[in-house]
Amino acid sequence: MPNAKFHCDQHQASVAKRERRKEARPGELLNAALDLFVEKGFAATRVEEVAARAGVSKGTLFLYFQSKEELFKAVVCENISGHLKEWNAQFDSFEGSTADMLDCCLNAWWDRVGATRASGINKLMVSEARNFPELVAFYQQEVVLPGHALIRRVLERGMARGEFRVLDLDYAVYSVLAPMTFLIMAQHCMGACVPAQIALDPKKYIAAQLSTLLHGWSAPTAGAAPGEPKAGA
Amino acid sequence: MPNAKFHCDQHQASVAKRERRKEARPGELLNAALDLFVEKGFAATRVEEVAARAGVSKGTLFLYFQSKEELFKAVVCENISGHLKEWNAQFDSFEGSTADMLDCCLNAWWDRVGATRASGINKLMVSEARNFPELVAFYQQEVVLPGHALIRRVLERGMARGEFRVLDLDYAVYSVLAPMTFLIMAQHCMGACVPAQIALDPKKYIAAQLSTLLHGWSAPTAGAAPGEPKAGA
Amino acid sequence: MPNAKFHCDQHQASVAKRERRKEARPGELLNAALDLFVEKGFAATRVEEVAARAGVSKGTLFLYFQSKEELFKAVVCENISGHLKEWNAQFDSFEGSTADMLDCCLNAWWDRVGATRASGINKLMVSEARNFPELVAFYQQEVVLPGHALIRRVLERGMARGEFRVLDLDYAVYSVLAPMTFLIMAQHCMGACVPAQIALDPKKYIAAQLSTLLHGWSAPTAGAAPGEPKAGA
Amino acid sequence: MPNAKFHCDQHQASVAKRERRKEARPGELLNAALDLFVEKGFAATRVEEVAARAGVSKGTLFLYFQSKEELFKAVVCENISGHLKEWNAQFDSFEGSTADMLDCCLNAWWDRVGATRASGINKLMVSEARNFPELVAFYQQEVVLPGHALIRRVLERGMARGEFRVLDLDYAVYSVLAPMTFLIMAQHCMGACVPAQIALDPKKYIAAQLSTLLHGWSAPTAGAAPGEPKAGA
DNA sequence: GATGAATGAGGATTCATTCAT
DNA sequence: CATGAATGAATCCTCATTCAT
Repeated sequence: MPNAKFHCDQHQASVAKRERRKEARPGELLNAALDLFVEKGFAATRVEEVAARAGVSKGTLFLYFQSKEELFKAVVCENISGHLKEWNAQFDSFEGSTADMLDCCLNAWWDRVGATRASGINKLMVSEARNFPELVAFYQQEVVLPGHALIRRVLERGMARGEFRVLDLDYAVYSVLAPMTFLIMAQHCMGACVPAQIALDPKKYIAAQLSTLLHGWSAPTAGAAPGEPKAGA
Repeated sequence: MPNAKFHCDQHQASVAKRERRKEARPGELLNAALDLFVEKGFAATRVEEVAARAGVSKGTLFLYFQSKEELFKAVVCENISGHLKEWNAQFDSFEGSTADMLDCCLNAWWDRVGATRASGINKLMVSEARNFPELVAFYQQEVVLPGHALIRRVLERGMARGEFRVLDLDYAVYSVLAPMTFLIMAQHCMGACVPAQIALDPKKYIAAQLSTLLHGWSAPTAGAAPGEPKAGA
Repeated sequence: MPNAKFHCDQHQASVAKRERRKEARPGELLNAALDLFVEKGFAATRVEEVAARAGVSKGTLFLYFQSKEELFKAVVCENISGHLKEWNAQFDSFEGSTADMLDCCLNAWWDRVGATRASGINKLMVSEARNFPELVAFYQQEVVLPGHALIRRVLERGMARGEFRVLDLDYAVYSVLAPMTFLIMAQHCMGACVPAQIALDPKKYIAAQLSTLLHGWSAPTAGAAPGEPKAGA
Repeated sequence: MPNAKFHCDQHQASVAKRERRKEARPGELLNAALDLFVEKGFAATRVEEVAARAGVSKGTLFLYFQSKEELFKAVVCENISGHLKEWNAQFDSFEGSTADMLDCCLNAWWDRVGATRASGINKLMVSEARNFPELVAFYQQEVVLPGHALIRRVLERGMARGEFRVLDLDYAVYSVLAPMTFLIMAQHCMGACVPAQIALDPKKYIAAQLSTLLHGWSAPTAGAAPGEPKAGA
């Protein structure tokens, strides 16, 4: 819940309308901005359009964000998932097979990040990388590196438990990241893509990629094929 | 008539015309434009900068391209690889294992597309998808679908020859595409990314991904692990 | 009706009303506005800044003043000195030399106008003359012309008493006004001027100018030089 | 001739029209800007208005000046008179009385600076002092200090030759500066001032002030009154 | 009254595009 | 052909003013 604070003020029903709106403004603007920046890119998005989509006037936007660029930075910062720590913690007590672990991991990621508007940040980091290098560095620190570490940890567990063969982790992590990144990119081109692309069912796609990876990583002595992750549990 | 003209340009382009253009202004402008569009995006790129990088004046650019948008379309059209047909032809007479085939395929693609400036088009199609839907459709027709078909053909060969287990091809093609796309995206963020990312050696990355995929796809009855592709030759 | 309302405000302002205002918001706002208008000019001053300096909110300012322009007019009207009548009355009963009279006059003016924030109005009338012609006309009526008349009266007394030589009063009044105006302008540039300027000691400056003028105006038959004004008393 | 370079391109008749205009643009813009800045102040002047008065479009202005502020600085720098050095040189060989010298000095100043549009810079330095402190410092260095030095030099000559009594030069220079500054300020309020003010004839005003000063400064032993400056030659 | 959130007209600045030379 | 000066529509941002609370 990256922007949790913007969702929970529905409950404070006793607050005056104007007040409640004021509280909600930044969140509404950030949501509108995220959608538009992802859709059209930073430069091609007009602040007036962002304001309009948030249901306010141009001037109001500048009441909450000093400039278009600050808005952009806020959009990125606000939508960066804090799930990594949470997931790291959950994995400490995970008891099942590492295949299951990976399955859980990817599906949870999809449900809470990939399938949400927050996934647009990923596209944004690719599109605007050269225009906002310091934001990319920030994203790298906050999301990419922790993400790498988490995946690495899972793979190490698999190797330690003899479930996976010996892998070059520096490259193996990309075997997980690449399909997920690709999925997000594909999703965010939907509005512009041919029907054929729509056929890409995220859950089935994830399952398929996972299956291939687990096959590919299974320890050679593991007799039978690793099969579907759930089956191995 | 979104992509009508693109087909014409592509197919009618006689060799003579191409030769003339290559050594003249338009080529330099297209190269400069490609670099800048990839680096900064369409909206954030100024035509004056393109002209300057090509060593001509702003006015000259409009002598060759009706508008910034036409320039963008030309950039995409001119940099779309025509390798697919060529490769399709080569594969008709390929004699080695399918693992080798895939290895050849990916490395050839990297050398002739991925490692060249033309790979930027891929990033461009992701970044600008929503702003130029008809261009994406064109790219889909000209590059993505043929690419899918080519990969599919390779995988089908592997299955037909008993080298690969039975795969759901609709998803298996993405197992090849995703890592390659990811690699391109990563390369194009270099200018803005942390040193850690620089460690990504393309050739090793490709080999690693391929190894995992081949392991993952190897026919279950294939006794031993499929091993490195080269070993199968 | 450029200055109709200004006269009313000025003359109808009962003491009671003034007292009430002084201790209330409007007075603080007028003070803050005067300072800022003098410092930055009308256009470059933001009403929000005025309100903030007066310790109230932006909205409150508009409770007391219909618009920024009305605020400006009020600032000018409220800070126009009513000393002229007072001084005119005092001079009816003045007994000393005219040199003393002028000395008194200039020093009193400096103490009660020149050295106070009200002197900023003078700068304002110069800076904003072309933007607020009707205000300048009002100022002309209320301050400049009475000021001219007062000085003229003093000079005429000097001539009548044989203390001064025959002067062209139309120009002689400026010999008094110019140095005083210059002093005010210099003071109001202090915040931006070089240290050298700071050396300008107002009292000494006034004495020096006065000395030169009295020398220059002394009746030719007056034997000795007129000397310092105090000495002549 | 502060903006000499902008007046002399009329002679290069052989140059193409576009070229000539290009050369003339900055000068036309600077002239228009000077007029408007003096009239309305920096903040209240719209760049579009400056451009319109110079007969060009908004965009053209930004072809020659990076920003409104740069335009302002250029206006000030271009209109700062370089007469001081010239006059300093002339005075080395001046043979007449110091009274004549001062008379020459002030009238020359009026003809070449005071009566020209360049005099507006003086008003500008007063009005905008607090908004452009660094420009004021520059003006101080380039104009005020050299001006002080020049006047000082004249007064010292008068004292050395026994024409003037012993003066406190630190304050005496202001006796010259103040009336001239006042004259400029008065002239620049004309557009907004009452008819009475118009009666101020610059040449007569200068003569009158000069007369008073010379009387005031004449050496006490000089028997008769110093008389009109011309008479002393 | 007092507040400050909201507005939107206005102004500085940019940049694709035109066109005279 | 090539140029680059000129244009003005488009866009970011400011700020005087309003008004619901």
